[in-house]
Amino acid sequence: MTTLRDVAKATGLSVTTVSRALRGFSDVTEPTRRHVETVARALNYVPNQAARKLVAGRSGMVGLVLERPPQPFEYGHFVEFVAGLSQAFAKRDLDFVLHISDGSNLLATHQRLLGRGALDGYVLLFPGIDDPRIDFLLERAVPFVVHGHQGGDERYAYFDTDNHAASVIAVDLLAGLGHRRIANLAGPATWPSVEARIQGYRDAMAAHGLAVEPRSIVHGDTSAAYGAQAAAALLADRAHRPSAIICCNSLVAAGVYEVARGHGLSIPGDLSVVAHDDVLPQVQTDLLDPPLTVTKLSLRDAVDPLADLLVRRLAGEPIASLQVTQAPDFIERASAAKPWR
Amino acid sequence: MTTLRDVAKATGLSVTTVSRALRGFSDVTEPTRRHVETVARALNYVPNQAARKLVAGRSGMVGLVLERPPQPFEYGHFVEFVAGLSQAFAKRDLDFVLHISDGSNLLATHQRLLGRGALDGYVLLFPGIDDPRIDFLLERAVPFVVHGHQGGDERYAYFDTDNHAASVIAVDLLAGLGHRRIANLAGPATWPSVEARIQGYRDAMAAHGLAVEPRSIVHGDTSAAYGAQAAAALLADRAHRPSAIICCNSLVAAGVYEVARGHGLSIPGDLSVVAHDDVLPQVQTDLLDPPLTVTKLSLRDAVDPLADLLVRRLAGEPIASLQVTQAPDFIERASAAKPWR
DNA sequence: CTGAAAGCGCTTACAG
DNA sequence: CTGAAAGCGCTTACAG
Repeated sequence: MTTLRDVAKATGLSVTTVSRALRGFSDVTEPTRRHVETVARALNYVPNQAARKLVAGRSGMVGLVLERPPQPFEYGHFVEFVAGLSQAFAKRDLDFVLHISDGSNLLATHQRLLGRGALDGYVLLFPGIDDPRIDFLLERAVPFVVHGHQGGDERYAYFDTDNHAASVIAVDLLAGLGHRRIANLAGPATWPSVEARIQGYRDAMAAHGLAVEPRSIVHGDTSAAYGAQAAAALLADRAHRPSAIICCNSLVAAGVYEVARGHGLSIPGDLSVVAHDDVLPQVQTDLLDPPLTVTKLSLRDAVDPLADLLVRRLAGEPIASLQVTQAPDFIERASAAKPWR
Repeated sequence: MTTLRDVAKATGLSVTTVSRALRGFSDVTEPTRRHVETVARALNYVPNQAARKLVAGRSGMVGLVLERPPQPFEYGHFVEFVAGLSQAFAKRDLDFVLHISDGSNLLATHQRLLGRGALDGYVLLFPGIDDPRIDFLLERAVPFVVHGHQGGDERYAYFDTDNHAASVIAVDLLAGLGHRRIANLAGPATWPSVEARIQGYRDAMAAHGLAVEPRSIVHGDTSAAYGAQAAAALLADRAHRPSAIICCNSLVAAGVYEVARGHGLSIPGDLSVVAHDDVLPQVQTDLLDPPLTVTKLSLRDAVDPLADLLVRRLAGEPIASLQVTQAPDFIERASAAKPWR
């Protein structure tokens, strides 16, 4: 391995000067700089990260810590996110460390990774409400950026989708079509995104003068099974049967489709369905019959902004300038229509 | 951040002794060791990787470099592999760096990553025939382990499936059922695994006294489209129509299924199909009708051996003891039967 | 504009 | 059984 000393020897300059020439400091003569650069290249010199890290406190590596391996239905999202981040950081000359925990002790994992001083910063995914990881990282003053964020918490850099707006879009569409009983299969109550969406749902319903009955909001996980179960319960109660259902993702919607079919209900004739987030691969979403109307948060689109935000955070930019909220996409397909009556 | 010096001060011992106590060297008194350990823990001491790396030449990080982002049909494999490796290495106290190139200059990427001295070793995936990366890594004496390997090349550590045996299993089954014309949609000609499988196919065909016509071996990529195209060509030629087709993976088999259906051929009545590698997610393989008979190389099962081999390589074990070939699984389902006539 | 020197946190011969 | 010292490869005040 070529070291700075080798380059110094080869150029007849000191290590100090070589280092500064290579880093492009202005106090080095232009011809000197060029000469050093040529020699360094010829010698195949690459700065040793460990040494640089030791003295400068930067390793050039950033990490993503996941609590557990992805489930099959999340594969698409996982790949887009992980592959996207790896490429986005590589483009910015940072190496990407992926750490998938077995879920046993997430904080200890972070602590070990951090203490080691190996990583310069983190991307956080799926923050929970009052997520302890966030407090931990803030406490240690470790740079990080969060995908998503908790409403009102402006202590960190984040890239988020406007979940409130996503719900408003869905309700506006359905209410505009004439639906009055609009149920909401909202997903996990512990997710800040779900919290924000429910608020948006309530606000939009109120704006249309529609009541939100307690039974209309059903929490659960993000699976098709949950969608099916919740739909079965909602549709069984004929007196209060909703004419439209908003689902927290397309997988949940698939569950709703199945149960609706089982009840002999046609979509969108008897029941309108709108979902957030395409968690199903494109192919499978297209297979849903009729094609599903969705508000969409594209993970792929989040990858570059996240890398960008983290890089800027590492460069010392103030947090207030590193908080981005993106409007959701809206893809109208064929699963929502006017109610029969 | 707590350093060795802090622990030394707190214990009243020297940095040297603390270091050796923590590393469990035998020349430190047991009570001393225990005391040091207690204090270190209390102080939340974690060794600084950069410093350790600088002096010891080890970073505690290993990497996987992929040439390009995965295609949707590979998502399942990608996730199992990447998540599996991350966990397998974490278990062995190594951090896992994932680098996904944009395919522009793979060797340069390796070179940069290596020169930086950031990674201790590599996992190589999908080696090509006479893969330049392998020569590059061998030249630099960088530890690495390959998933798969080129027959006859015993210069490196690898974990491989017995591809020759996989073909023999498939041919034995089909020939045993009475098939005489067995085609082989072998996949990419540039893959060592394909090379080995074709050899196995030829050997097994010969053993059963069956001729291998040139048209019987069709190369291509690994997609359903290739399966469909190749099957269409094979089935169109009625005079030489094969009664059985071996596919390089389940996706290719899906293409064959589709074309067979189009030709009004029933599987396995009119055409038997056997595939290697389940590249489709379980769910989708099960959806194939009839269920597909496969020889299977489980990526998930490769992850732990690969991590293990790399760790042992890093520890200096000789290469000859780090070459593992695993017998393929064989899952007989319902896509192969006696030919009609 | 250039160089000598200190130091980042650790490990490892080498003395005692 | 324990400690003083050198050194891994770099960066960065500090002098000239």
